[in-house]
Amino acid sequence: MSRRFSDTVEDYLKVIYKLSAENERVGTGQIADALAVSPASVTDMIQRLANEEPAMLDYIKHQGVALTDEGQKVALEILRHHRLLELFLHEILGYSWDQVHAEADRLEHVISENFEERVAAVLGDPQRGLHGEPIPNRNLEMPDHPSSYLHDMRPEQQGVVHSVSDDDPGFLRYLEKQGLVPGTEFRVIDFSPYDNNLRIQVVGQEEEIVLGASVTAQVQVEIHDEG
Amino acid sequence: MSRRFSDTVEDYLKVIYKLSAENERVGTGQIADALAVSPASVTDMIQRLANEEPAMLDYIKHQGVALTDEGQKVALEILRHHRLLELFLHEILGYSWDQVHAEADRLEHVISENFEERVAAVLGDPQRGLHGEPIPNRNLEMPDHPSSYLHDMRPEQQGVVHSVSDDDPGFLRYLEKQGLVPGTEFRVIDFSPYDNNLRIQVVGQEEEIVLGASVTAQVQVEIHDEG
DNA sequence: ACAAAAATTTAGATTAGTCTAAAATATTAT
DNA sequence: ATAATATTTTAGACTAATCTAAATTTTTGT
Repeated sequence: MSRRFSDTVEDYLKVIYKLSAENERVGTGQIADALAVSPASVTDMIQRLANEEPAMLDYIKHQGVALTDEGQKVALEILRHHRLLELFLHEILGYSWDQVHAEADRLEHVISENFEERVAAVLGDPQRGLHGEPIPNRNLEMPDHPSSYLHDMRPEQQGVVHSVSDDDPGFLRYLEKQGLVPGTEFRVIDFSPYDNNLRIQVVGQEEEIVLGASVTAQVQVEIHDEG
Repeated sequence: MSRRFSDTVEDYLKVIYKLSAENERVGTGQIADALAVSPASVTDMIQRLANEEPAMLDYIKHQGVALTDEGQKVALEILRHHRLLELFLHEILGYSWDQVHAEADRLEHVISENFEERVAAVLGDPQRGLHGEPIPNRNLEMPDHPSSYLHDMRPEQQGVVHSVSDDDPGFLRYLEKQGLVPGTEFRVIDFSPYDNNLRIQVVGQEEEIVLGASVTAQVQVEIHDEG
């Protein structure tokens, strides 16, 4: 029965949730970049969201914001919508994995609880999205998931691709061509400290591939225990 | 490649399209009632839409508006979205016919051309909606359809239910219980001029049913040739 | 430690969509 | 035909979300 928020407010809360994975508190500038609005607009909005009753954000002037429990609930609801919709668009309507994001980004704000439940049922209550992301369950609890990035792995380490960023169609088509989809196992061969390039070998593929930091920073991995 | 309009503008154009079926020009007050906004707001909006380039409306002060070809295109696009979505929600997600309208009313504004095409394909390019309404084709041409209402039929006439209003769940559940779904054949038994009640008999049903004007005015019919 | 740079906030303005109240115009009824 | 009624338009104001430019605060570098 959660109150209804504007698409804009939902977008702010979603973005703050995602940025919270990196830092405890999220800065005005980070939010402005992520939403492509001016920092002044962000200051305005986060003050409103912090002064609402109930507050969506915990705000300390000049020190950024953190989601309250209420704010996180809204963010997770939208994230659940987004990830269920991406899967739905792929499974039921035949969208390719690079096309689903933009459509889901608009639909996520308008579907009802009823729609959400029916889609979840049709898809068999999935726990992972099209790009490997964990899907919050119907009680808005986020399943456990690895928090490591390919970017931070070093030679000799092995792992499996867990999930990848979903918002850049070109990036997704590139990954697919390289065979780097969620579930893919690989081993790191080489690391180049100057440009942060990684050379990796995908299990079952002859050719090794070299990936720049702009790619490896967008790929979350589960690192296999050593030895 | 049609430009993007706000949900609000799309709603105005859709409502004006529907009201145009009754009268050539549509009045400010009619639109205000249909959208549940004040007449002053309507005046404001229709002046904007008439002064845009290209104009969506043909507006004569104190004499109401008519859609331009451009405006009609937008209205038909939204109507196509709405009717395809209603069918989709029923066929693919299992919504009942009284639940689809509210959901479609929000989704119709945000789905892409791509979504529209895929849904149409999944449904086999339907020409009629869940409630019998004609669906504009992909070139936004409205199929021929009868324009008579059950309300205007008289004893001895026979006909078939063509389509029914989709926006009131209670009304739709009532119709379903009476067996009055699109395709149902019936004969008018009696007309009561004082309250405009009609007594009709559905083909294959023993019991006759009496319907008030608030029902019969919401049921479009194809009247069978006499004799 | 303090000046320079970076980030954030404030101030003031804009646009879309809405409202109420008052004024203007049309319609209807006698 | 004209007064009464109904409808429409204008005027002025509000809210949400945004902007730019200026002011303030924090961080960084030497």
